[in-house]
Amino acid sequence: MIGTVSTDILDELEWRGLIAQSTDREALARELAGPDPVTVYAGFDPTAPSLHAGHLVQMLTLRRFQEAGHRPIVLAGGATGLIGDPRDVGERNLHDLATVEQWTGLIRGQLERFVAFDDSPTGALTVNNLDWTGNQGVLEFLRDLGKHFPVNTMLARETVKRRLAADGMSYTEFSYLLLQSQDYLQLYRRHGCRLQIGGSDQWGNIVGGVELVRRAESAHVHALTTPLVADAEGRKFGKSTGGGNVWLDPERTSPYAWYQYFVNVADADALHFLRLFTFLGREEIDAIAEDLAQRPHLRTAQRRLAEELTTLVHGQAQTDQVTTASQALFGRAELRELDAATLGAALAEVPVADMPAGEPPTIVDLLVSTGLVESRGAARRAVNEGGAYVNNAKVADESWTPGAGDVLDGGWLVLRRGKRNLAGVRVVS
RNA sequence: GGCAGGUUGCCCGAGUGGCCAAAGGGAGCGGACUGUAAAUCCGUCGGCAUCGCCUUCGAAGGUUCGAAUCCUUCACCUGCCA
Repeated sequence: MIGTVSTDILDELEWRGLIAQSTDREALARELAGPDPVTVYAGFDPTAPSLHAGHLVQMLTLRRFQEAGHRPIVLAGGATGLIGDPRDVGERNLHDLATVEQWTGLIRGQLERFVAFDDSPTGALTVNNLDWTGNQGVLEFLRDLGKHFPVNTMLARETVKRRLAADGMSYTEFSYLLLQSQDYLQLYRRHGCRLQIGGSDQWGNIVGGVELVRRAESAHVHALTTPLVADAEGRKFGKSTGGGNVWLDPERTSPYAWYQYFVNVADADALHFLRLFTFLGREEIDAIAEDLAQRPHLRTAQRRLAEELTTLVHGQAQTDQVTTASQALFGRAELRELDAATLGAALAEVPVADMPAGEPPTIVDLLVSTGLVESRGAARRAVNEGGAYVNNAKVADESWTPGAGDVLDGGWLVLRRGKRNLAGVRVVS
């Protein structure tokens, strides 16, 4: 089903800003332009029960390769996830086996949504590196694998140097390179994999694999990294309000919240993100850029970005729902003019609390019960700061309670904190 | 196993017996300005409540009128030594 063949996949990636580093670019280009599909892999470690928005870059890059006529392998790091890739902030705490196993299953399910599986030469594969690492003996590991890794090279890696200069690191994490390198070798042997992609922070691990394949098999395979995605202010991409991750799992980040995250992207990031995260072509993105320049207030780029990504991750039906809801809640229309069905559908996308008809709670109670704020103190603060609204009207008195005239069609109150945090309150009798 | 250092609020980080709910910075949040943007400015930033109270500085005990600060034990991290 994924079809159109582009012979200029590297040019395409370059234009999109998806290439940070690569091994011999000319040689790679020749292979990619050859008659046979190139098998390309990217690995994802289960460090949480869900992938987040940042993982999308690699996933979608795999898909771009598939659309260009190559074969993607999606690797779930059931083994590497047990060890932990060294990072600058310090030694990781290990997760127990059962947890990692569970997370591996969860992210594997998510990964399989982004590439096409079929019997064709470009049909995707999924693998779990625990399959070849789980039963590996320590002597085999040390003799067959370890011999290929000069420690002085390993010590020269940037992350290792920084860690050793700071608080040191365990042998466990130091060994991570060997595992990921072995993955590449295994995939080369099993599936003829000749290209590994990853974020630019993975460069060392990837070329470790390239080197291993060269030593063990006398074969030249390739490495390609994508830039780490940050916004215009250098914040790591996918970290949203409160610093939390924006998750693919709809139980963790609702499709509405997902959509809103992208709708709120800064102008300076919107076009960049459209190139990175969507499959829109140059002409279309150019047109959007023109619109952004001429009529920035319409936020066409952000809306398009949010729509594309919501459809990609959650499907068209969800996109329809959340765009309709967003229009109703953020549109210029008076809330009172919305009919009960429209209002109810829109509020279904945001947190909702019930309010007994009898004794009306105060604005503070309502803010707390809908979860718009985390405590009564925060609710008071919001009211006193002028950040609390009912039906788009500011409420400045902590003791304010809703009256019959405040109830909209369908028995709803629309609560808002700040500019864009909405919740519904349903009056129940 | 020995010796030494460390563990502070979302993050970084000051604080070595009362003036500490705990400096400072960042992030976050709210307002103004706008376009559900950026920048800027202002405010805010443990919980509950009317002064005030409660919980918090790795965990548990202890000393003291009073402890993030002192003592003991434990856990984890790190360095050096074996």
